[in-house]
Amino acid sequence: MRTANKSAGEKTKAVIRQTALELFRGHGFEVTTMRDIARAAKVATGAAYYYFPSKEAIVAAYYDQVQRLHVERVRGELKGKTGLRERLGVVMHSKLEILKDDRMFLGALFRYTGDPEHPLSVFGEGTEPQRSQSVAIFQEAITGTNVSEELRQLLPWALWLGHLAMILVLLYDQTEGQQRTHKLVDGMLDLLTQFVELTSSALLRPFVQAFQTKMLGMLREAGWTAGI
Amino acid sequence: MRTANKSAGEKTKAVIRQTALELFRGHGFEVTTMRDIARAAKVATGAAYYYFPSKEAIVAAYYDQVQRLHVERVRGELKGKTGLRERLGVVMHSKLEILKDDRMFLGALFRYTGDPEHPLSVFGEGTEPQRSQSVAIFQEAITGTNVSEELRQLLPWALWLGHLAMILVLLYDQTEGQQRTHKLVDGMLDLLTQFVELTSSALLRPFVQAFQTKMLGMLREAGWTAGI
DNA sequence: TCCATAATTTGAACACGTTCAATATAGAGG
DNA sequence: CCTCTATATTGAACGTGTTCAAATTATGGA
Repeated sequence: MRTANKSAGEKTKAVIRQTALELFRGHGFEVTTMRDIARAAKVATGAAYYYFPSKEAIVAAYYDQVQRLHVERVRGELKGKTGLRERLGVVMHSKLEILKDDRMFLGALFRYTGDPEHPLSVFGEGTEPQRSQSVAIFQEAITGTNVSEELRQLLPWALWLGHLAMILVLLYDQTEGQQRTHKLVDGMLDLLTQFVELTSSALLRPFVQAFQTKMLGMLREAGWTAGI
Repeated sequence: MRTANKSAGEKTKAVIRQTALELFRGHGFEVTTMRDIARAAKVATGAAYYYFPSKEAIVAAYYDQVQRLHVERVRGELKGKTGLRERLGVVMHSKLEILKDDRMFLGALFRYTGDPEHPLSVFGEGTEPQRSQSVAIFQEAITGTNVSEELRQLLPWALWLGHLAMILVLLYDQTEGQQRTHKLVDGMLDLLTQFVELTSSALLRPFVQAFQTKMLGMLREAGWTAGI
């Protein structure tokens, strides 16, 4: 056996999470009550709260799993690909692929965006580990590509932000197979790649580099320390 | 009298809103209950719901007022100012000034960001009027300035988005007087202005313009119709 | 094997946002 | 002044997320 036997608790936790996700997927996040989840998982109402601090925390746990899956897939798909455009495409589209059937409850991730103190705020301290991990994926995606030093510091964070925006767009995208989001991502990545290439153009390098330097300086002055 | 006598209902509504905002400001949005508000406003619990569909709706009503105030102030302060940088600075900083004491409950505006169907979602149909009005402010701010046709279509929406981001930054900004947010805004506007000026530079115009055109085409293809 | 302790499970109870049927009040028309 | 109707107000009741003290079950050491 690779992994030790799951303790009773771990099994229950998994059952609750899976049951909840099925209900969320089937009927939506709001309409699914904790009592529904407990009933379907054949446990008491309080049991869910023994394993998850809140209803949204179940979605957060799901998202942790998404992140792990994403890292794994990206690691595989990135092998052999060297172009920046191609590599970023892999990261973004694979994420969309992973999330595509879960739009009915994904919005719960953004519920505490406006509440800095909340442990589940996308930008809060409580989610720092997930954020770092996500940023690291983008860092990995741009290693080995032709990117200036300034951009190398800025890009991963910017890409993480952009990828958050992408998820938001995905949520609002009603088109078949969410092609709109995919197209938008491709378009944006095309533009980004062109911009990055300008850094190598002898003619434009001074302008672009000045830009990047100013941006970096400004962000640092504003208290940006490659963290938080 | 400029305005007609308020009907009883309008008076009650105003009392409830004001009382609620005072409590929100004093103790925070979450900890203030609808029962607290009703008690403090000397009405029954249900009364608040006769005038406001939800607790968050009170904040939404407050934000409508903010918007009106913002338009008014900007109209005044913009007179005589002709430079793009200066005009955008007015719009952004005056907004921050208006919001500065209300960070304790402003986050409620973002609660439904991830829920496209919700009437109070920042990006949803239910808030389209407010959004248009806000975009219009930026449109007004860039009229009469040296901006290319492409940018003239794109900028107001981009600025509205940026201004949303600014409010989010404001929420997370713990620095004295929220100087961090103000500095960041200034830095961003500096960069933006420089970028816009590149459009007029004979050397770079082709590059920049190609960029803008691609961006516009992409957004249109993605279903962007200068609305929603 | 037995006990002590920790981990797990239970379901009632709580607080809050929200709804609603019932009641009161105001204002217009006669 | 008196209705009649629309507006306004009430507070109990509902459903939901969450908490908690109590009960049950597992676990590891003597």
